[in-house]
Amino acid sequence: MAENEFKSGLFAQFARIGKALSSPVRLELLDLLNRGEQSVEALAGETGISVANASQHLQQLKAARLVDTRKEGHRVYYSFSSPAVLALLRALQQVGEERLLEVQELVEIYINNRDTLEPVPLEKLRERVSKGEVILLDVRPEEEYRAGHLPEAHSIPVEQLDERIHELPAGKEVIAYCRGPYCLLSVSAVEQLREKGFNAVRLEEGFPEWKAQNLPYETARAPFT
Amino acid sequence: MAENEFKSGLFAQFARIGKALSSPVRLELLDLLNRGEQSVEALAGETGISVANASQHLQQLKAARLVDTRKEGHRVYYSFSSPAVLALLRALQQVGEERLLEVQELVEIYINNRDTLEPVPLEKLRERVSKGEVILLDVRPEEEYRAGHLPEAHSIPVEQLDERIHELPAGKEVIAYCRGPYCLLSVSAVEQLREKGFNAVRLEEGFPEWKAQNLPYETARAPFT
DNA sequence: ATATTATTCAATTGATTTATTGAATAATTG
DNA sequence: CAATTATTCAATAAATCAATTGAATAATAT
Repeated sequence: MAENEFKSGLFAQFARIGKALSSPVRLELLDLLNRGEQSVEALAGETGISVANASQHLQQLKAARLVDTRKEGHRVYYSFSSPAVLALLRALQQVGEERLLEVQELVEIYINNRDTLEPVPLEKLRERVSKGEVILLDVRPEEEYRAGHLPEAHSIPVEQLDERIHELPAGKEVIAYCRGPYCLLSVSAVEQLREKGFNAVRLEEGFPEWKAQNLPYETARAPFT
Repeated sequence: MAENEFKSGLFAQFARIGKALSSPVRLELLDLLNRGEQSVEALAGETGISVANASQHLQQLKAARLVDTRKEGHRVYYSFSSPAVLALLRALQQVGEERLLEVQELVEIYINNRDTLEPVPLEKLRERVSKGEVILLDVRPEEEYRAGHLPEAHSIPVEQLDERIHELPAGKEVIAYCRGPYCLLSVSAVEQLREKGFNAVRLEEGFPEWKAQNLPYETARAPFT
């Protein structure tokens, strides 16, 4: 029967992608690629696994066509092959968050949802920011801010927040964001801000989400170039 | 570092779901569940694997919380645990279709895209149907039609199409649908209809897609109950 | 109670997968 | 050309996974 051949062929192919998503290490690598393309060494460093091991996992992701490579000098840069990959990861996280108790517990413990901004249409947020009602604060490392950030966002990397907190106009509401729902940088930032008396909330969406929705964003040139 | 614990915990959880999606057999089982809840035996029969094997795979899907069970008599019925699972499967297929050459080839060979209706907003389709511009034809088995079908759709299961083709008003455009983009019932129906001189196209979306979008649908009682 | 039926469990076998190690490759620099 | 660097490849051992078989369970019917 033709239908069976077709279906079993399809399922075999889709299972390739499923298999790529079946390892925690590979999911972590994909998560890191959210920040943009990265070299094998950098990815290995950030995940704490050996370079050889990272290389092999990345090759599996490539075999499933979830990532692409670009060679420059003697460095290989990996990146998402398509926005659809991001959508797939998001769907995976969606199911996990909805169905896996363990995920809900982790989120409860580490993110403590009270501090999170209720899902707000991102366009609406932009309006409030441009009216000056709130300060939008990007707490990722400056390098990532420079590569792209939400319109009118200010940059204070979370490690510098303590010393630079005076730069923020006192009394104004602050909305902090970083790399998305599972990034803890903004959680820590909100904590620090509240300690200092600021009215601060965390934006669940991060820059990757913003970009994925094709909303306009700003970039800043690196200083002195 | 707290962030690492959190992240590695999350990835381990998400990987559970990825693992569930890493087997062709399990993907086929999930695909069958698109038609509604089914017993272990029925699923084993349709996939052609042993009952014990099906049971084990289904239990893995359940462990990943992708499906739920309901016990009735001495039969266990499995079904999707949430619409988010359908969305996840669709995201997986989306990436596969976009990125895997092998999938594109299979679709090309078996579905032959020329016959497919260009993606049309489903609401718009409904308008054309209710104006009587086209006949909407459900070619799934009658049982599935009865459980739910697109508004104003007529039912002629594909196996009966040859003998019942005279029921269709000659000269009118026919849009055939079944269970979705990878279901071949409507492909075969369109082929038969064209042979008989009908202007027929295939709707890529099927009833599961329609339902997933929360569009209204009709049900028919079984005859004589 | 006994028999029947649908499902699950347990044990086995063979095949895959993972992380590690050390060597091989390929691009760059001195 | 030799040395350096980033990545990949190959071989290994431990862990995990898939399908099969036959027995165990649990719900129903006789």
